[in-house]
Amino acid sequence: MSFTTSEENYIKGIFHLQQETGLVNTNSLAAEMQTRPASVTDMLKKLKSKKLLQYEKYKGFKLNEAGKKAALDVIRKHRLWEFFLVEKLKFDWDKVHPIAEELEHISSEELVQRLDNFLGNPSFDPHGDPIPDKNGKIPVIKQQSLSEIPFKKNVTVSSVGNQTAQMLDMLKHYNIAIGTQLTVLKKFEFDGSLEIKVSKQNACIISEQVAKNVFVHDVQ
Amino acid sequence: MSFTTSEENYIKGIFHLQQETGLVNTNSLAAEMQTRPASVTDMLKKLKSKKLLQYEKYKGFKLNEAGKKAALDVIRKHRLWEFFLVEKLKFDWDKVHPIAEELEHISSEELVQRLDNFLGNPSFDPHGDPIPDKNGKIPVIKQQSLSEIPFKKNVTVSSVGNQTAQMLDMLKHYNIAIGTQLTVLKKFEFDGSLEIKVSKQNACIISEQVAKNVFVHDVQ
DNA sequence: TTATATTTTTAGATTTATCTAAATTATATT
DNA sequence: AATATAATTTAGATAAATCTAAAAATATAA
Ligand SMILES: [Mn+2]
Ligand SMILES: [Mn+2]
Ligand SMILES: [Mn+2]
Ligand SMILES: [Mn+2]
Repeated sequence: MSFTTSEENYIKGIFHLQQETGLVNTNSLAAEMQTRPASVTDMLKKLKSKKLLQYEKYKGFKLNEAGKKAALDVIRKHRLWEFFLVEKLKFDWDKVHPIAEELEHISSEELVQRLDNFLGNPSFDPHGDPIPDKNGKIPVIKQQSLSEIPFKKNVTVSSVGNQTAQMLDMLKHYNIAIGTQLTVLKKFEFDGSLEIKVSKQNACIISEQVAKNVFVHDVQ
Repeated sequence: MSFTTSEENYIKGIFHLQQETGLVNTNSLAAEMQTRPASVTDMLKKLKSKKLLQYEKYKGFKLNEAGKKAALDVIRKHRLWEFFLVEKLKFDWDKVHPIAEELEHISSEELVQRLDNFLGNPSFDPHGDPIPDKNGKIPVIKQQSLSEIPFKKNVTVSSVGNQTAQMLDMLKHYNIAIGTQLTVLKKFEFDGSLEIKVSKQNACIISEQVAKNVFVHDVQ
């Protein structure tokens, strides 16, 4: 089965929302897709007729197994292309998302497989998100939010929750990227902000909001 | 100015036809694009309104300077991606065209520039066709059809006229690729076929039709 | 529990790209 | 030059993806 660019974007949007809420509803998908609820309803009919969705009018919807597999295919392509853009073309990691948003719709399966091999079959994209394999299997990693880490413990940044350009731009200023090692020194109870030390730089302070969106794992 | 995928494909089609005939007419473009003359007329109106064409009803049409620049941009992207697919992903050169036909429409200008640098700013694609630079400048190379080469002269294959999968598949069987060195031994007057010797292989015979579509230049 | 607000769907319009069939214009042949 | 043929355009239809406005269903609050 093959899908249009629009179908693929919707499938991916539903997948992301149902990760969090189980059932997805029309308005939240409309917000996610930056479109109108009426357009969502149109697309839901289409995806249901292609047997990718469980959907009852007014009751919400979610992808079935075929739909989830379709979503994981697109996510795999998106993250592989992001990896290519950062590792091979030396893009900054906060610039690649919109380009991967286009590249993920290139249809050749052989292209994806060869790209995967060319890149050395990476497990995580430049934002630390896992890259599904060709069967849709996702690697897992134990990680915690930076806001939950004990003081003085050495940890490695593994991914970022909020991936807006604004957030990524901010992290660049702190010199924080995937793989960066750091330690939490102190928590300010006043606003929940953290004093942290990033590798060889001077200690600095990040807001609670940033801390909650930075995920880390133990240093190997 | 940005263009839809369909607009870009038409622009490229017109460019290729006007290289040969100067003025292009509706039916030949319809044949080239595998569509209907009526669809061509619709698109001509659109491209004219975007000021890419000189077009008088019933009198034929051709791209103006803006149109030619737009065409060269797409051709540049197409050929850079083909180079990437063959050189980096190790695709056979007769498999890359349809994939590049999609990749050429990815819009990021920075992507193209970085890809160009990553590939080492190549001048020719895997079929021997020149890759325009970002200003639309095309490298030139003196080349002749294999059917015009004197006997026993050592030459290097520089490009292929007919780039259908059928032709490229045939050349693969003869072990002929861009960069292959060969010599013409004899011409059979009966059907115009040529006996040639490809590097260290046994001599073999190619039809006149193949010979006319293989272009070569002097060995450096 | 009834009234009000929110969510979702339907109905119908718009835009883009395409098509077929018919009309128009240009070219070739007698 | 008149007629036949070929090329091109127009008119109108279809399909996909979107939209707005209104109707219908559901959820919430007085
Ligand atoms: Mn996308
Ligand atoms: Mn990512
Ligand atoms: Mn194309
Ligand atoms: Mn080529």
